[in-house]
Formats: sequence, C-alpha cells, structure tokens
Amino acid sequence: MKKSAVDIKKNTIQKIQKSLARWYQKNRLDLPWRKTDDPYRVWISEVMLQQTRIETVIPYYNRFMDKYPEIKFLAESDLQSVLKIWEGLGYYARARNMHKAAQIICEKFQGRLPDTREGLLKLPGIGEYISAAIASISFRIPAAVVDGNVKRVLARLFMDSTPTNDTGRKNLFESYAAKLLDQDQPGDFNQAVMELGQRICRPGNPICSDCPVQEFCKVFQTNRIDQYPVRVDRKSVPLKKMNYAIVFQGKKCLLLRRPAKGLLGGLWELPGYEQHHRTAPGKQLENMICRMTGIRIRVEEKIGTVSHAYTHFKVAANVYLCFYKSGEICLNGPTEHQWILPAEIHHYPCHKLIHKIFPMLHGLANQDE
DNA sequence: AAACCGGGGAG
DNA sequence: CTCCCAGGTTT
Repeated sequence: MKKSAVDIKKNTIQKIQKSLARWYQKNRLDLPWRKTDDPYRVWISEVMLQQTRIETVIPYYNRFMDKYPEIKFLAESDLQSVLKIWEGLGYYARARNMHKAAQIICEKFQGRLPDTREGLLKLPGIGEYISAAIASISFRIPAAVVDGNVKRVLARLFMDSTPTNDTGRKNLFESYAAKLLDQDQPGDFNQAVMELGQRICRPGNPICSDCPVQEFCKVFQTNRIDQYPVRVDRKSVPLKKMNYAIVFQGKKCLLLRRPAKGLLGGLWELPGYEQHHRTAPGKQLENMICRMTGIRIRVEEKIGTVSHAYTHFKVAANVYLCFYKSGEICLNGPTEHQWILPAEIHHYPCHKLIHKIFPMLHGLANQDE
C-alpha cells in the first residue's frame, strides 16, 4: 500500500478537532456575517475577505448589506454602483465577478446559490476557497478551506518545511486540511482554524500560551516556532514614475474611466501616463494627453507629488495643473470621459492614488483662468 | 506553473 | 521600510 504523504494518527486528529471546537465556541469573534449561515451573506463576506483583513472588511460588508440586503438587489444594480461600494477595497475584478455571478444566480437559479461545490465552482469569482467556505458553512458539506492562515497553522502544527507560498505545493496543504477536517462540523472547524491563524498562530509573535492545540504542535514542542512557516522569497518590486494632469476647462476638470478589465478595471482617474524616459515632462505630458483624449492642453505648473505602493510595483507620481486649449474629446484607451467639479469626485469610484491627488487643489490660489 | 490583480495594518 | 493577508483568473 502506498504510504500517504500526510499521515496523522486518528486519535490525534480527534483530539485536535475537539480542542479547536471548544476554543472556537468560547472565543469566536462576533462578526457581522456570522449572525446567519445565509449563503448569500457567507459568499459576499468571503469575497470581501480575499487578501483583505477582517477590520477592513467589516464597514464595507455592513454598507453592502444595507444597500443590497438580498441578492436580487445586487443583480439589478449597475456595475458603477457596485464599484462605488467596493472603492478602496482593491482587487476590483472581485466586484465585477461577484456582480456577474449574482445575475447568473438570479437568472438561472431563482436567486438561490448552488448547494454543491461543483455548482458553486462554475460561478465567476468562486474558486476552491470560496466554494469550500460556502459549502461547509451554509450547507454542512465536508470541504476543507485552505487559505494563508490555514497553511501557516498546518506548517507549524506538523512542522512541515514545504513553502506555504509555493503554488506548486498547494496540494500538500490541501491533504493536511482534508485529513484534519471535522466532518460533523466542517463550517465551524474551517472558521476555527482560520481564526486561530489570525489571532493566535499569527505570522509574527504567535501567542502560543493561548493556543488550544499547543500540546499537538510540533514546532512549539521542539521550540522552533520562529522557523515556520517556510516561505519562498519574493522579488523586489520596480518603481514606476508617473505624471498626472488635472486639466481644467472653466471650473471643471477632466475625469477618465479605465478599461473594464485589467489593473483597476472600470475605475475613474485623472489622465496620466508612465514616464519611461528622462525627457522634459511638460511637453511629453501635453503629447500623451493629446494621444489619450484628443485634446490639446497647456501645462501650467507642478502642484505636488504622490506615491503609492501596489503588490507588484510602486508609483512615484508628479501632478501638474493644466488648462484646456483646443480640440474635441476622442478617447484612445479610456472608455469614458466626464468634466466634473472637483467636489464631485466622490460620486465616482476612483483608486487610491486619485484620492491622494484631489486634496492638493484645496490650497491652490486660482484653478480657472 | 507563474503572472497578474489593491490596499492596509503590523512590526 | 518589509512582510503578508478568510484567492481567483489569465496566460
């Protein structure tokens, strides 16, 4: 018989399950999405929680449920409104996929989420993690979730040196999680492991003294906690130099909408471009704006700089005050344009960098000619 | 398998 | 500053 890569004693598994269940029952946080096991609410919360911390998600989740208390309201809403609710959460494809999935669920399944993993997996934006979360929490299906928290807990518990961020070894951690899963309480078990990872088995300075599975944890018992989990190095991120233009025509300035897909898809922003060469930014800005929008502008003055960090690159941007000169709008790249009063910026979903730029206008003497 | 896709909090 | 997060999709 082929020996399983993951081999844990059955007795040990049951003890770990019992300790975790007791700890979770006593210590679980009272989170908004835990007031019910309604699959719609579980789904929305899990989408928001992707790569995003609980404290960040809570106010977004509450605003979302105020506006879309039932799935049909979400399905009938327009994407622009959904993006506005999502503004600042990041990974905007999540909102796009979720909106699309809501429409599919309402059109094909009478507004009810599929109650199988296979059915859930067919929906846009629902992958292995979210399908397992909904299936286990809402439908009591024994599917183990594997997220960053779970992998860290497992790597420490079983002192496994497999890098937790190596996509090629995902299978190993899925095996551990499946073996350990409490078949009778899959939803509570999954949430217990994740909450343990979040609050006790933290990446740095884990609180092992409060850990309910301390006696089973191999790295604790051998005093090697600081050596786990093992992770592969990430490469350093490049710095991009950008130039942005606030182009005024009278009291209004030009706002552009990014293409629906890709980076910051569907969000609004100021005209701008990445500066690849060390040429004079003034003339280059004028030319790039013309290429993007069809209009000619005059660059008045540089009014400040902003910086922002993404996962894969950093941005250092100059911001220029500009004035419309001539020409009709003819978009090349952006999908829409709008002339707006600066105070109206809050009606449009924009990314973080844009919200760092607009406050610069407050101290400016005179914006219009 | 690897790249792409945001933003924020902790240390 | 660096690190990492209740991942999914695309290439």
